[in-house]
Amino acid sequence: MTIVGVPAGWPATEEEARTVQDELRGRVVLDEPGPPPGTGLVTGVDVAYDDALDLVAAAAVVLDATTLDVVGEATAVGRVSFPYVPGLLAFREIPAVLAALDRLPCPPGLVVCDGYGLAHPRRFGLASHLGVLTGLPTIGVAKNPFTFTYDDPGPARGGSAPLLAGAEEVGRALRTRDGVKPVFVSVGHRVGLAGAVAHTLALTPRFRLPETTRRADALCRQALRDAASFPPPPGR
DNA sequence: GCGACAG
DNA sequence: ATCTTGTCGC
Repeated sequence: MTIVGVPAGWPATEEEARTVQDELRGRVVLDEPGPPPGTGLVTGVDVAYDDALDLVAAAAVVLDATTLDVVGEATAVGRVSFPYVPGLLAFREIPAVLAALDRLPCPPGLVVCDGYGLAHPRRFGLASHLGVLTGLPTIGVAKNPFTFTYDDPGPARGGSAPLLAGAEEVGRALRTRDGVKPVFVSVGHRVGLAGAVAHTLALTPRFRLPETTRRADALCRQALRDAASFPPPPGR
């Protein structure tokens, strides 16, 4: 089993990381509607950690957007590349995610991230960062409102309300199931907010979280368990 | 200055 | 994210 390394030149400090975000932010494409929901391929990516072993495991699971059947998947295990710092999550997750995406047997199509895109202190969250680095259309679907505010959406599935940074709408609080806590959707790269919301609804026929995220979450946890119990543990 | 803060 | 038992419900 291979342990992927941290990319050369990867930021080592918070200051460097913020500078990278400020430099890449301008490359986000916001004028494309994105692929039509319910067609083609949709890929979920997620990451799991074992801080004690300094391990990170990423998974990418490709679904047929129409049937939500799994049509391809891949994982990658690596060393933790950055500490968790609110606003700098991408530097912790992206190296392993890129490795997993590289190992996919088919093109990913739209990529759904567990976190934020434009809804970010510098408008460059994980989903936007991954989109700029890969050129793929991406969206972010987060479980928490982070530092943003919102009015409670209507109680039925499909209900939504603006996710606000002050007066600026950076995403949408979206109810994906009747009566359950909303998820927080934001644009990543090459997809509009309306498209991001439509994709999220198409991916939640049964559960609060997108099927993509659920599949990727289960797979990266499994990959982490496998890695943690593998004979040649982490060397130095 | 202090607390909050995607995963 | 992760640490964790039982428990209520489909």
